[in-house]
Amino acid sequence: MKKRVVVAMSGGVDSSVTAALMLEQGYDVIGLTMKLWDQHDIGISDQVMAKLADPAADARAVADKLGIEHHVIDLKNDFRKRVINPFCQDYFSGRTPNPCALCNKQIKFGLLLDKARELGGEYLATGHYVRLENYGERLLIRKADDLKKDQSYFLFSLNQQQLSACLFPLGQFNKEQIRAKALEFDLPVATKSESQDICFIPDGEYVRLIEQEHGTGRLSGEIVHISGRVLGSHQGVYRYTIGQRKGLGIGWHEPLYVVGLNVQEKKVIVGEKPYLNKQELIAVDCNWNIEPPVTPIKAACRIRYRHFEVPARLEPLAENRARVIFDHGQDGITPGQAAVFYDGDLVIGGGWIE
RNA sequence: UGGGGCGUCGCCAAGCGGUAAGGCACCGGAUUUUGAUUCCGGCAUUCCCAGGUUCGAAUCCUGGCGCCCCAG
Repeated sequence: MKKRVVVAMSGGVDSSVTAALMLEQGYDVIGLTMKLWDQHDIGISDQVMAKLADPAADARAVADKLGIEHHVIDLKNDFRKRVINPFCQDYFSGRTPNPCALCNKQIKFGLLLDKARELGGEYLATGHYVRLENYGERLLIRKADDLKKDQSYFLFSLNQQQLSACLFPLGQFNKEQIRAKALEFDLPVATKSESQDICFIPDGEYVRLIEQEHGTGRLSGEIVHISGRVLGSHQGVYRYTIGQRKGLGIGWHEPLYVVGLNVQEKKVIVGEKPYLNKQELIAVDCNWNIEPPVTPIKAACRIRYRHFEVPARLEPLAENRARVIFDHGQDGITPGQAAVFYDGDLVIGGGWIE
């Protein structure tokens, strides 16, 4: 009896090849595509929609090609509640959300995984570029062999139970190989371009969504230099993120970066690059993939996607929090982003920057 | 309306008679399963205005105009 695996299919190249690989490896494969949002709910114009691929249709085409069963699951309401709303709330509270990491924890490896089990799946396979490895009693996420595509950062919050149901067949390949396989398998999406941007903001205009959600017009205020001098004005604190340089519109003798956001006073605080540098951070809601440490440990910490982790000392704190003290101060530590802890190529834990 | 200083791209700023540096901002592109960062490219036929001297002026002269400072 073949083992059944449900593949999360987004209609993209990666997840399509994932399905094909699972089939090739002898599994009984079922494709499952999530419906996450509604065009009108989040205000996407017809014009933008017309240019978008239809995930369900593309996934269905691939499933048909592979001759596998395919289902669509409607998770709009949950996605709204657990990802989009927190996303907006974060911006209103001066934080910069990381919806992809949240979605993985709550939706993909939460509700979608539940559905996969319902469909009789022993495993849920996804097209993430990561590897999963056994270390003693535990399963640990390991970086993809192709570091350019590595997505381990986004999966730090998965617990052992979730990981035990996961298969990540793409982790040992690079993107070129996956593209080649897509052609080999003659998948209808083989030449589709990379997806990017936040999936529920296909036009990249996240400000539009935020303002639409807030509904009280723009919240303009002052742009203030860290010395206290007022340098300009802005159209809403939520338009900025720590470390941001572009869009300030201020001519200065050197580049200015956003170094702080004060929601109460509606102020965007800017300063020269050195002011971006901070020695430590507090991570909350930490998830440990290793046995949670009770005393300080050395580890490497990544504070945003696409940056290499840097050496730090982790001090466990009460209430699932941890203090991260970097050996060398880091620029642009941003509340709302994830701080992910590594030991070499292994993800040992992580939390959310406070 | 006595004295001194200054007016070069949206901002800052080189240049001091030989045919407009640079930084910031802005725009475009590359990179990117979040927001950023980063990288590459573009960006003053023109130097407050009007005359003049020169083969040649943003650079010298004259006169305006506009700022700033010190006196009064």
